[in-house]
Amino acid sequence: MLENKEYKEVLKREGLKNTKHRTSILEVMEHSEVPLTAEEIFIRLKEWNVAISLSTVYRVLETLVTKDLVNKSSISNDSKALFEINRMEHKHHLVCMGCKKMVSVEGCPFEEFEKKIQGTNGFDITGHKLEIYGYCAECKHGK
Amino acid sequence: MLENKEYKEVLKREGLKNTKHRTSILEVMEHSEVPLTAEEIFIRLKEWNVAISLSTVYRVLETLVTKDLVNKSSISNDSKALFEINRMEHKHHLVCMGCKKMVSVEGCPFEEFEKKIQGTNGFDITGHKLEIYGYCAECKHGK
DNA sequence: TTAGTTGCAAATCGTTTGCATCAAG
DNA sequence: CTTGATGCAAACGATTTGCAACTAA
Repeated sequence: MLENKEYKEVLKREGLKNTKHRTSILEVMEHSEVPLTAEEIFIRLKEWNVAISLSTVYRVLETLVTKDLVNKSSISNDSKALFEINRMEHKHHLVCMGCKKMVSVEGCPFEEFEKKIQGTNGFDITGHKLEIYGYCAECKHGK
Repeated sequence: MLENKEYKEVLKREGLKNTKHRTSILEVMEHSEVPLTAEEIFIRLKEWNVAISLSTVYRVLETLVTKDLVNKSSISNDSKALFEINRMEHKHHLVCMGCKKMVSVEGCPFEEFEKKIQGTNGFDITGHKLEIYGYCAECKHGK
């Protein structure tokens, strides 16, 4: 499962050593539709029989974030950070308040709105984050 | 500075005892334009000569959040939680990535967008959160 | 009186770091 | 070889909790 050539180049391009840990972590994220916590990545690596320590997961993720290969975020009122591979596509998520499941949603209503407030207060806008909360089909019925 | 009658009723309505700590915390939040951390609230209380412990601040805030009198949130990649009094008005903020200053912004482009994805994936949407990132006038120049 | 509230210190949780070892270039 | 990457355990910062003392109702 774990043998990807393209990551070797990505890492080299960024001046990072090509280690199994790094490519494996990138693969785990590549295979996930939704952002993952460091611990979830750690667990998936174990399932793939990749021996690694949790602190290395954190260190690799931090490195990848500074290289802009990975995005770090979090959902409100949850203490754990989330990481997702930077696919360079602009996406938002529906977050279920019951099970914390996240679902991608197409589209973004901001291109214009952002321009509208661009310049307001002298602010130089670089980006935004949108989270939509609610209850997924399963959790809705449980309520 | 600290003597508000209306909070006594708010607390009673929610079945909470009326204590000086609770009304004081509500007042601190009432007087702030932007969300505050528990520690910032703690410090302002000290400035107002209200003796309180930090753990009580956390406990009171948690209680107020469950009663929906206060909203808890956080800005991305920052480990501290933010609290603001629930003014029942729908607002979003510009967050400066330099100094973390927050500025309120008028308007919200979502009423329609939210309806558009309402029902998608069986999701029952209850709300959303939008943060707009950038650099404020001062930090922009420092860059 | 009594159920809910508080202070204090210790515990917890996610994350980071120091240091000695190891491996990619 | 040399620099960067890793594991481990200890440190960290924000938040939570156990418990005994207190106080609003």
